Amino acid sequence: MQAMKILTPDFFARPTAAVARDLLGKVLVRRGLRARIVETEAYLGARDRASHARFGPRGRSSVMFGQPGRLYVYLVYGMHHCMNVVTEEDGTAGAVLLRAAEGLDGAEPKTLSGPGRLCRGLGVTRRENRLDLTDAGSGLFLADDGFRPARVGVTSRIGVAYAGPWARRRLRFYLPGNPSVSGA
DNA sequence: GCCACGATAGTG
DNA sequence: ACTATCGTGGCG
Repeated sequence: MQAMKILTPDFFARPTAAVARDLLGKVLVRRGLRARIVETEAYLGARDRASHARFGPRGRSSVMFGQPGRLYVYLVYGMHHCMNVVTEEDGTAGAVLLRAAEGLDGAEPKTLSGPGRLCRGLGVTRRENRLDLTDAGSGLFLADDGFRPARVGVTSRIGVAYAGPWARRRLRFYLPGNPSVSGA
């Protein structure tokens, strides 16, 4: 294991699917807690019928159209939070949903499986919406510790059956065999 | 205003 | 498979 290098804006200012794939194995750092990302999903711009950005640069998803490397947090089903990382250049919509991670601080890896449980485990709520993940002083940032996935699994996204043809797009990325990857 | 519906998770 | 629970977006 080598030194942690914080991810900079240029990492996020790229096509969303590439960022989603490259976030696998990166480390979320939250108040000294560390968790390795094992599952992500890419949500594209206005034409992606599964993306909140389909409503345009208004309302809760306006952050998706802004600066790369910001956090987008929203509430689903009235009770669970979901955290996303904003991608693409400022002015272009895109975000990566973080769906699962494993905590690295205990003797055993702590499972944070599913977007709701990941947010719960890290204490992330809408208070953290729009937080700058590229600022180490933010209380939440992303780092590269040198980990490189041997393999990456790709499937369609979870829970977007309503999105017509976009439901079938292969925009979910995960580390095959990792026990913290969410089943459903 | 009002209403339908989730980028989920826990229980039966 | 059922449902808790509430913010958002669509519509009028």
